[in-house]
Amino acid sequence: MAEEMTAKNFIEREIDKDLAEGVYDHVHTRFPPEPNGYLHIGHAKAILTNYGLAQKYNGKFNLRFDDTNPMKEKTEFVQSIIADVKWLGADFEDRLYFASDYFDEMYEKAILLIKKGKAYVSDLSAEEITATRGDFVTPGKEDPGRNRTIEENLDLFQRMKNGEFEDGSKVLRARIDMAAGNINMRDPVVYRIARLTHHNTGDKWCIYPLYDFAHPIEDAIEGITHSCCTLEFEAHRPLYNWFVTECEYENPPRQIEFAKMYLTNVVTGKRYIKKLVEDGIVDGWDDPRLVTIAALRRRGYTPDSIKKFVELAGLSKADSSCDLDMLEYCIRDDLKLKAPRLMAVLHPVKLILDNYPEGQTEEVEIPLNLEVPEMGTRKVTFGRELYIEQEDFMEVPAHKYFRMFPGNEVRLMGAYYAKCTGCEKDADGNVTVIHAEYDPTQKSGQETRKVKGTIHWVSADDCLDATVRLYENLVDEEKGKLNADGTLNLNPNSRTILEHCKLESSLKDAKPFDSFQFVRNGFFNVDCRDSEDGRPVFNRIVGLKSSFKPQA
RNA sequence: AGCGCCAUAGCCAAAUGGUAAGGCAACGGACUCUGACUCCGUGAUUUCCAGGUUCGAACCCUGGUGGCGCUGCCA
Repeated sequence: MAEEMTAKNFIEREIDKDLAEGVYDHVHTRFPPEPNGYLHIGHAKAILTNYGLAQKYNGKFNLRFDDTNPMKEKTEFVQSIIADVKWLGADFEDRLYFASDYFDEMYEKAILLIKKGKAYVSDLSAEEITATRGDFVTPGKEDPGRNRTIEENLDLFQRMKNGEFEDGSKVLRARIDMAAGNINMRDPVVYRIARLTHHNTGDKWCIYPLYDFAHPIEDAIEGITHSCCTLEFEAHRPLYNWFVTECEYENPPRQIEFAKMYLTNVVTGKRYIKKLVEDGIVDGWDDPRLVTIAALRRRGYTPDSIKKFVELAGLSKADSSCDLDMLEYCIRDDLKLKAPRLMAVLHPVKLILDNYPEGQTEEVEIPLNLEVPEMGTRKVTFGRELYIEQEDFMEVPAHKYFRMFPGNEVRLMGAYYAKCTGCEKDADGNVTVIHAEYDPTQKSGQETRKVKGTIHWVSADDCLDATVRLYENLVDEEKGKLNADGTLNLNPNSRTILEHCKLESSLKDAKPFDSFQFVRNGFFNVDCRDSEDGRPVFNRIVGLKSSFKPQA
């Protein structure tokens, strides 16, 4: 019941006002994607914003496919979008709708407009309509069809529907104002002729409504109160209101626009992501370097972390771009209480405890998560030969370095103290083996003296070989996100880096999608898609921050 | 050029006429069987600029400047 007293965002203030003035007595929102691609982090903001508003005001939330243009739409995308919305936790219950299910009502409303003298059939070609629309400073020219009688328009429109005319030969236009400063109001096209098979209605229709006409009707039919969308539809709001009024809907919905979600130096935007996929620069829609919902899920991001991110980023009408740091903070914050901690050595080097009996091993018990004791413990094999992280040894220690170096004693996490006695090197000077002596009197939990450093390790006799996948940013940080011509400046180093690592054997039961914190190496999850030759593949979800900065 | 929207710290973002919240990032420091986490501390004499109204302006007005959107039979 600890209700946080967070400041209301501007949409909530609008809703409060509507409720107070009695414009609406409830709240009903929707997420209306066109099924023409996969959802990404930007859609997550739209989904969670609309869903969140419904929740806050005890209202309802619909998922509706805005499938009025069969040219671009596919059933494949319908399925993935439903899965993504559900995964994010935006519960639309049984309210899954398709705009195409409203085609009959839309057709009736078009007839109503014609009867009111508010719509007419045009014989102009697409080029002619463009040419006569005028531009920012020139008013448009009136369409000859504008003066047709209602009877003529009714007849022509019905014949359009009946398939008597060729694709593109006629359209239905709303009769508004060819001189409007807002170009969207210059007699927009409402229906086009297109003989295309629709994924939902098949070949029933050869005329299809356009967004500006269809969307307000869809909202009105579903009883939507607040139709929240992104800023690029702002100039369409007068049209939205015009249609909802002229189509004579009672208690019509109202549109409110908010700024899109952008991430700095990350490829957002359907068409750019699509291009990366099509050009083969990434492996697919769920390539973990992408920020599609599918990619984030595969990468190991949780729905809670994305929800937190959307809330943290806030809502406004100002164009903005969030630092990726904020998203990463959210997943770290979420996972730190959910993910068990395990030891993994990404860049192994052997450590031999010369005074530990050969052939002997023992088990040590280590908590799975220090902050969540209820998570329990796991048993890890300890022995004479271990692997430790290359960076946890320095032959000549840096300033304030308190890991392993000759003469220094460190804690082997969960086991004993060990004092470094030296190392072996190959001809090139690379450290191949580190030697140390352990102190059997200083077992974890029984120590009588303190030591400054703790390092992680895995047993050379009982560990798992695995592959981990690290990622580098796809986009060049120096040059920014996009060029003026819409091309991408790809980071020349952008790639997936596969590394061989050693994991403690208690990880052998890991299942796809499981997330872990690899001590000091960050959070990883088991990849749901590919495990090469039976060995697990881990994706790095996010790294940890380190305040250790060795000075020269 | 016309219409519309926007401008608060490196990045998000509150404050909506009463004297600039919070988060991320950064930087100090404490703590730590993860150099993680946590905890403490450090930031705007000022809200794009210039005027105006007002006892009082980030908020209202005027004029600039800068950014974004709109001239699909896409959504």
